Amino acid sequence: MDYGDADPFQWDTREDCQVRQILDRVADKWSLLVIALLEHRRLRFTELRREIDGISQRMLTVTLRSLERDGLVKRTVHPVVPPRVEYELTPLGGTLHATIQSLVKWTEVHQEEIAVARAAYDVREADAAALH
Amino acid sequence: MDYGDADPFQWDTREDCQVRQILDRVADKWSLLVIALLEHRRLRFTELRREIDGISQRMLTVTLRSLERDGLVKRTVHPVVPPRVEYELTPLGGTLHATIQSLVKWTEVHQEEIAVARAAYDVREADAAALH
DNA sequence: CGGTATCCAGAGCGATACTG
DNA sequence: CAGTATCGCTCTGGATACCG
Repeated sequence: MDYGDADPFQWDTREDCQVRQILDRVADKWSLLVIALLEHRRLRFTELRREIDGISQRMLTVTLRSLERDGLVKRTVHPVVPPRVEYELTPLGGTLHATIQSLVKWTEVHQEEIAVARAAYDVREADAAALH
Repeated sequence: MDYGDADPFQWDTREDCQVRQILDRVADKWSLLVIALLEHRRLRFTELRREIDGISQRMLTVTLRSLERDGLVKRTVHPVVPPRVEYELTPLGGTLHATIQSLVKWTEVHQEEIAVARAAYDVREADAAALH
C-alpha cells in the first residue's frame, strides 16, 4: 500500500461534494437493506416491510421514495383492487450489487474479530475507570 | 442474476443481527471518511479535522473512539509537549480498503446518472403538484 | 494540542389515525 | 394494500467552555 508522496488517490471531502452526498444517501440505515433485498427479486411494499425487522411504514416509504428519486429503484403500481405496488432495482441500482455484497461479506467475515476487539476495549475502559 | 427459487443468498435482516449492527457502524456519516483518509497514511487529530470539511471536534472524537473500540483504528499518544496523538488503521481496518474504494468508485462513476434521475423525478413531482 | 463536559436545537423516527 | 398526515419524543450533533 505505498502511494508515494503525491497521494494519487485523494477524494474530495468537502461537504458540498457530490460523492459525499451520494455516499451518505446510499449508506444510510435502511437503504442498504432495501437494495440488498431487491437484488434477488421484485418485492411488494408489505413484503419489504415484513423482511426488514424494525422498519416503520413511514421509514420504508421515505426510503423507497429517495431510492426512486435517485433512480436506483423502480416503482410499479398495478391498477387492481386491492392495490398492488411492486419495487425492483433499476439497471443503475443493479450496478451496486457487487459493492454491497462486498460490504456485507466483509462484516460477515470480520464480525468475530470486531466483537473481540469491542470486548477487549470495554474491559480496558472498565479497568481505567476503576482506578478513578 | 438468476438465484432460482431458493434464494441461496439471504442475509439476516433482524435488528439484533451482528452484521446489521456492524454495517450501521461502518456506514455512518463520518466513519467512511475517516477510514478512507487513514488508508493513505497515519494522521494527527488536527490533520483529520482539517481534512474533513464540516466535522466538529466532538464528532471526530466520537467517531475515532468507536472505530478504535471496533479495532479498526489504532490510537498512539506520544508523551511530548505539546501532545501528539496519531491515528492509523489496524490490519483489520486495512482489510476494508477494497470495499470502501469500491463504494467511492461507484458513486464517482454514477454521480451524473443519479443527478439526472433526481432532476427528472423532481420535475415529475412538480408537474403532478401543478395538477392539484 | 487534543481532548472532555454541558447544554440545547433540530432532524430523524415511531406511533397513531385516516384515505383511495 | 399501500400509502399520507400529524404529533411528539429521542438522540444526533453543533456550540461553547474548560482541562491536562
